[in-house]
Amino acid sequence: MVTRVTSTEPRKRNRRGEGGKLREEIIAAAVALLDEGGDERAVTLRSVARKAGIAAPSIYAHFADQPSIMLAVVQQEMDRLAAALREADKGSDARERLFSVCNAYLDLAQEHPQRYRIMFGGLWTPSVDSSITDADLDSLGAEALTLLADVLKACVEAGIAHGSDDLYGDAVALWLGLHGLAHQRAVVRKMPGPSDVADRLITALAHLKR
Amino acid sequence: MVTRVTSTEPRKRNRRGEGGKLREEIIAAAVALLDEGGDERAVTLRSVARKAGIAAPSIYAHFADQPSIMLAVVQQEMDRLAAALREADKGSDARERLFSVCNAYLDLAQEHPQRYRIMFGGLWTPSVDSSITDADLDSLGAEALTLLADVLKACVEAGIAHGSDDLYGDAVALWLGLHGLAHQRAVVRKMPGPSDVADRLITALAHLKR
DNA sequence: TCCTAGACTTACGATCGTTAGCTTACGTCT
DNA sequence: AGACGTAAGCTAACGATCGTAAGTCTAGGA
Repeated sequence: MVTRVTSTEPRKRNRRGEGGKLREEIIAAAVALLDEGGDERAVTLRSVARKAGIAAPSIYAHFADQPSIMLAVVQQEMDRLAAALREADKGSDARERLFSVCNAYLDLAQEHPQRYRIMFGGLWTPSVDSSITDADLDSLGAEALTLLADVLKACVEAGIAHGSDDLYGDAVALWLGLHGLAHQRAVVRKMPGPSDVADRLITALAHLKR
Repeated sequence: MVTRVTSTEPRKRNRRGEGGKLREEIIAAAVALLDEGGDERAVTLRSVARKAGIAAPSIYAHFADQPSIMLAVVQQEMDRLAAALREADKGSDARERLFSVCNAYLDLAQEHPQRYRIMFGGLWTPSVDSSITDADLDSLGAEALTLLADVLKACVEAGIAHGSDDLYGDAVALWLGLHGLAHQRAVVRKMPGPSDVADRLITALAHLKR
C-alpha cells in the first residue's frame, strides 16, 4: 500500500528510473477517494490528481484517459479479492473451508463497500462497454468459481453436502447468493432480516445436509 | 406511460390546472435516458430537460434539485416492481406461485437493467445519504418480503418444501439470491454458468424437497 | 380585460477532460 | 568537476457541460 495520499508540501519528484511509482500513487489516490465515502463520481481525473499531490495533466503519462484509472482500480481490487479468497482456503475441514472462503468474500466486501460497488457495479463508460464482464470477471470467475467448486466438491466428498451433477453450476449459484448479500450490504450497510442470513444463504446454496 | 419523450416542434403548454402533467413527463424522460443505455451519469438535469422538450430551469417548478428526479424515478420503478410481483402471485399451486413470483422479479430486472441498477445501486448523492435503504427499500421490503414469506409458507404447507423456524429470514435469503442474479444480469447481460441457474437458486433457497 | 399558471431566455460560476508547451533536477559521460 | 540530455512533472489555457438564479413572456380562464 502506498502511503502518500494527502500532501501539504509540494511532493518530491521520483528518481530517474522510478517514474512508474506515480502510477501506483494515482491508483492509491483513486481508492482513497472512494473509501472516503463519495460515490464513483467523486473520482474525477482532477480530484485524483489533487489527492495524489500532482498536477492533473501529469496523469496522462500513466493513463490514457479517466476511465482507465477506474479500470486499473477495479483490476487491482479484483486481484486483492482473489488473493484473499485463496488465503482463506486453508483449513482441512470441508465445512470450515466453505465458511472461511465465503466469509472472506463477504468481509472484504463489507470492509470496502465503495470498492465493491465499482468492482461489480457495472459499466461506467459508454466507450468501454464491458469494463468488467469479460476479461476481468472471468479472471476472478475462472479463479474464484473453480475455488468455490473445489470447496463444494470437498463438502460432498466429506458427506456433509448433497451431491450434484453440476458442481460448477452450484458454485455459480452460491457466488450469486454471496454477491447479492455483499452488494446489498455495500449499498445500504443496514440490512433487513436476521443476522445469520449469511449462514442461511451458504447452508442452502451449498446444499449442506440438515 | 407518458408518450412524449422525443420532440421536434416546440411542445404545447399544459392547460391551466394540468401543470402537474409535466412532472410525469420529466420522470418519463429520465427513464427514457436510462433505457437508452447510458449509465446514471447520462441523466443530468439538462439532458432530462432536452429529452422532455422543455427548458432546463422549468424543472425546478416540479423538483427541488437534480437528485430529486432520480429519487422520483426510483420510487416509481419500485412501485412498478411491487405491482408486478403482486400480479404474478396468482396461481393456486404453491410451486407455481413461487416460480412465478421469482421469475417476475428476474424478468423485470432483465427487461430494464439500467432501471434496476439505479434502484438498488446505492447512494448517488452525498447529501441524501440513504436514498433508498430506509423508506423505499422498506416499502418494497415490507411488501415484497412478506409476499415471498407467504409463498414460502404455502410451499411448506403444501409439503413441497422443508419447514423453517424463520420464514421471514428465509424470504430475505431468497430475495438476496434473486437480487444477486438480477443485479449481475443487469450489469453484464451475459452471465457465466448454466442457464438454469435461476431455478437452481430458487430451489435451494426455498428449501424445496428434492 | 386582466391576472396568473406555466412556462422560457439569459446568464453566472464552477468543474470537468484534455492539449500544448515549459521547467527542473537527476544520472551519465567526458 | 562540470556540461548535458532527458525523464518527470508543472503551468496555462480551451471548450464543453453542469446546476442554478433572476427576470420575462404568454395564453387560458375568471
